[in-house]
Amino acid sequence: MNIKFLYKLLRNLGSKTFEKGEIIIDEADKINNVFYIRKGLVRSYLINEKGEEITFQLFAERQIFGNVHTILFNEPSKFTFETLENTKVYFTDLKTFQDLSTSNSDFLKIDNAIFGRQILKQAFQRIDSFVFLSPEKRYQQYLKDYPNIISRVPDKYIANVLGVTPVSLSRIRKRISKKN
Amino acid sequence: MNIKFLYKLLRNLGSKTFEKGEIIIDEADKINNVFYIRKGLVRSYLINEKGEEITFQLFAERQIFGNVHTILFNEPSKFTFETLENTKVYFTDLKTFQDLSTSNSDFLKIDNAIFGRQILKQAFQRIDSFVFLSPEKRYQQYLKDYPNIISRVPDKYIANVLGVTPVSLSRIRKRISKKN
DNA sequence: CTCATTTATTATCTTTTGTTAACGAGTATT
DNA sequence: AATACTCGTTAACAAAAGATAATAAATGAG
Repeated sequence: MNIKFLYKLLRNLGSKTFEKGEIIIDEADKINNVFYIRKGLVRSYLINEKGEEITFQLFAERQIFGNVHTILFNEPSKFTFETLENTKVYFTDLKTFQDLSTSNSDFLKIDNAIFGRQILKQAFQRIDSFVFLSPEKRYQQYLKDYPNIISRVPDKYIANVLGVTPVSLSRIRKRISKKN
Repeated sequence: MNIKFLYKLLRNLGSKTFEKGEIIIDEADKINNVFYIRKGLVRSYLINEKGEEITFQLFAERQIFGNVHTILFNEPSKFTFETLENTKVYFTDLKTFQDLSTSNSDFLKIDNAIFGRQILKQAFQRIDSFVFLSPEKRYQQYLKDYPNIISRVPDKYIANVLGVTPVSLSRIRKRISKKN
């Protein structure tokens, strides 16, 4: 990859720092930005019909996130993205990204590489874990895949991400610790 | 979208017909093709450590599928793709697709539109269904989203896709029918 | 059509999960 | 320091799911 394009990419990136507890993208926002987490922790969640907050995903250092509903479908965001720690992100918006991509095939590669790949890879891994793994195994895989996240967030968020209740996750943890 | 590009796209598409029960992509193949189902039914599956076939996904008319592991990561396919009916597909490979995309921004749009979008959309919908829905609701949503599939495949495949056992799916069906 | 195979259902039993509520530990607030 | 909150754990019970096996229904092959 050409160094010139790296510079061009960097010139087109913004950076921003959020305090713990700030909202980066609110539900119903139509924000096209693509974010890269330099430092910090972000969770996406929604409020279900019972009024409960359900955490959909957690993002930490070196992860990319964005409002998929707007980026892909031009619809308002289904999730709220909130920082759980003071967080520094780099960001650009999809338009810039695409302009760079179309004018330059190296950028297309970056686009595909960063964008499609990481997000699709995570998505497929996650579906895998639901189809092939029991909740217990799923938790253990999450521990392995995201060791930098689990110790920094409440278990109830993890429970949501794994598709189980917090009470059930607590029991899973107990079962696992008994085995060791 | 320009009609010229449509012609160009069509010239770069192959078409092929498979008998019921044929393998389109075998596990460990490194096939880059992107397939569009004109008519028929395809399932992807793998054989787990217990020797059981686990169905990962089902595809029918107007759906796109491909070997994500090779396309995105240049790794051998994790799944086998097998036809469950006589099936006609259109296909191209990613290289052709990307050549078209880079030389022409309309193609890029098609690329993004067809490729990223449909696959990512399906992936996210599916994760949603695991995080937010009970197995019973998940089954009902699958019925709604893929009415053209359920009546054409054995329930045990659907069970795998939904992440439950065939026995459990049978009970779910009974519970639902009792309520009506 | 008949027989063999596959698939779906049902039953039984065990395990896990959901739900709700209670409790205690730890934080935060005032 | 006292109070209120949040969070994780535990308990108790009901509901659901997994495992296994038996049976019924459907499908396919000859």
